[in-house]
Amino acid sequence: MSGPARVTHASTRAAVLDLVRAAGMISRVGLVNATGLTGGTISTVVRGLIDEGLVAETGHAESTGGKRRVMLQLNHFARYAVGVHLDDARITYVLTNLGGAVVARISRAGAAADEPAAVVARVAREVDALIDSVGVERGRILGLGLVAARPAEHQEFGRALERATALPVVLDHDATAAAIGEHWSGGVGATSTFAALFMGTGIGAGILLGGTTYRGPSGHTGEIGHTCLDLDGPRCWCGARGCLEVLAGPAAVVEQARADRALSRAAGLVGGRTRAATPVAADFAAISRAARQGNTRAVALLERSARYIAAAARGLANVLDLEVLVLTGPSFAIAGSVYLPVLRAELDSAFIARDAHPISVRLSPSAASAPAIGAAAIVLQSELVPRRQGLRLPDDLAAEEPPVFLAR
Amino acid sequence: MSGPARVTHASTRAAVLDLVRAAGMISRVGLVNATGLTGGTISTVVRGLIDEGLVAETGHAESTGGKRRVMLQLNHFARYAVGVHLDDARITYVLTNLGGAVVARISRAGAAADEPAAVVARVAREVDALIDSVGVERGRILGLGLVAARPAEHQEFGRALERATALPVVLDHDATAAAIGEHWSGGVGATSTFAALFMGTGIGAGILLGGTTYRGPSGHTGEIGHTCLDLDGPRCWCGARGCLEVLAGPAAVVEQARADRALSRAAGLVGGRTRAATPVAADFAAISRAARQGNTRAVALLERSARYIAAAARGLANVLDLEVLVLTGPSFAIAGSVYLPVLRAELDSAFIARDAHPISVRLSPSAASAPAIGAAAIVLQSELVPRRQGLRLPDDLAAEEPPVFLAR
DNA sequence: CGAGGATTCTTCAGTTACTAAACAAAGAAA
DNA sequence: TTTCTTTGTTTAGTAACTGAAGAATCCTCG
Repeated sequence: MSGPARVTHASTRAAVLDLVRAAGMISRVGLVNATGLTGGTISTVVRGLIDEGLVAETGHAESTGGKRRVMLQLNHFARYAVGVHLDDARITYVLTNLGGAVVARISRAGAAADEPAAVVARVAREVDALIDSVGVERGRILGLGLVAARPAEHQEFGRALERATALPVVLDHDATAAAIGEHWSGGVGATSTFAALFMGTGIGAGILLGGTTYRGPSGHTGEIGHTCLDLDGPRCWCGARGCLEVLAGPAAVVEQARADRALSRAAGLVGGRTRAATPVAADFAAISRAARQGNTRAVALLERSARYIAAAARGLANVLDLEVLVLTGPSFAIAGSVYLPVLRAELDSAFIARDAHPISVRLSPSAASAPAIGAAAIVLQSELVPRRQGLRLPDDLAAEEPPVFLAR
Repeated sequence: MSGPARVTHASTRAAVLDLVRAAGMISRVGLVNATGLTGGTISTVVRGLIDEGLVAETGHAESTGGKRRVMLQLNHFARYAVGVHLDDARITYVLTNLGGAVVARISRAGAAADEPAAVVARVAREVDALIDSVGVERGRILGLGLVAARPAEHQEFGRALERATALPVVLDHDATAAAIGEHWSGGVGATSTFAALFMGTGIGAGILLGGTTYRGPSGHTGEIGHTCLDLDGPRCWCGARGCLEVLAGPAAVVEQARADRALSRAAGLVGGRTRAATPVAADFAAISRAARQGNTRAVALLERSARYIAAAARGLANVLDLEVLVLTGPSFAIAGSVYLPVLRAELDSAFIARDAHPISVRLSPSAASAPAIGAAAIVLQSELVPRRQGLRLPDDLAAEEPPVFLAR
């Protein structure tokens, strides 16, 4: 009662390029099977990609009885993209090639309360340094992806950066970027439905449904940090009570640790003594270190946090029928090994669709720079995968119609 | 830094038909504005729809300075569809026209433990009776939508029903159907991102993102009933603790009411005394009645349930950036007036994206038969909105490639 | 070694679904 | 009546595909 699983893509060229990237190496026949297009179409599309220098023939597969397949690969060094992650604490820069592999990476202290114009100049300077450090021609750089927790607040910053760097700038949410980064740099299947659970200072999730980024009508998606886990819990700035972020976010973990004299001393927390720029991040790292070294109080604190996050993650998985869940972001980069088994256990035992398909839970191999890598991946997508012109459907249709009606 | 909001549709014909349906009445120029297509394209597409008898010209709008627009409307009685909702307690049948309006409706007791073959025969007979009751030609009936809480268990039933009724059968989840029904029968914008919160015996949600049904990779979407709201709450059959369904579902409300002697007597609960086929549904109705009549204990019970559901609904809205939330299904049909204000208050005060756009929370005008209406709407969609052939992307690409590789 | 089959890849004519632009029809304003 | 505006249709052209024929390459077996 239902046809074969088919997915409509933005454009054929983009779909083919995406398949070549995802497969690592694939033949034209492989593309025919994967796309459902005819050999003729694949032939011309691939020729175009080769002419543009994006794809290259790299050898032959063994014969299956007739002519050998010519294998195709992404020409990884044909194009580059810059990714910038603006965090309160740090600014992370990466330069990636077409495959999403990091070619250069630098990380600098955040620009907390500095003057905007000065920050733009500084970021532009650091982007230049990043590019110069590997000597990539500027003409081969497709653009700059800029991601932050609240992208809407950085629109003007983005425009200024566009002028300062002479690179096209795209702006996005950091959690969404992290998800796209995981998808682009492989590991997650091309059409998979997955979420990147992102923990920095706050907690969020980037969502890809069937390989397509889900951004929602206003871009405020994946706000899993404000999932309720205790109806009568402590108040959150969002207006609700018992939000995940308040109960189990890094700030909450750090606060709980600081209240524990013994743990504070053992882990060497700074928050109690100094007014450092980023006491939460530093102390969260210290607690994680203590946990790795076997401090039972630190372990208990993190596992308590993990149980809350696991419950929220299960809720997300149940709502979206997720196939993959990736833990990423600075905080999971530090403490992921504590959280991972707790989340796995939760989803193995109580994910509703577990009989229909498995859900793979894993730690990002590049959790700390995932948002920046994702920012670059968004540029790769937006430049190489031009959106096909679809149908514009304005919110208010009725308003465009004349109000008066005369019966015939 | 971002283009105009555009949406790709399955096919132009379908998109135009959908716009005509959603708008109720619209001109060709209105369609041009709404779709972004040119006048020429709209002209030919509309001609095709008129030739098929699906759309009709119904008069003129007032002039805006030149020629008056010819208004188009759906030809509501050109086609029909049957919707069947299989519930443990009841089987609901509807016959709808092209606009999703109910033309005939019957409801019968559920077929709990009867023999499958007998149930198929009975349902086929009742469908015939439904159709005969309004004398619609069978050739104008596009098909039969069959929805249930666990559609996967009814595959064989669906096939048998297809043979018995000689109508094409499509199978789907009841909550998803309810959402599609709300969308199809208007009230919710064409491209809106919304969820239908469905409460029958369990709690689920049907999800439409940007006007497109979200079914997930295995169809287990919107399982909001297993959202965790208490880490150390009571065990649920799903394997977790503190699930919404266990804390606040109709069964939980009824159980709590039965434990209250005074309330049991006042509301006249049957569950304690008899072994009726559907004690939960009947008692939930009794509690709702008592609440409406001012019984403070009944009100308190339902409001407690509502607070839990509101928290879970807020989580869903925060994750998906919802624009609309519709309460539907038998239990909301009975007690929706108690739940609605609680959900509204929760989302007004703590929905993350509330500064970006409002979220409209409302009660379905046809909550009791929403799944059946949605089942019919699915038929209308699947028959009138043929999926465009997209790109097939098999899960396992690598397997199709020959394993051995020879460098050139 | 060479003919024949298998498989891969390209070419080319034809189809579909669009756009752009000219045109025709209908009403408003002067 | 003339002119302008707006609506809707027609037509020629284009992009992106399909289907089928054919060329290229490799394997196998006599």
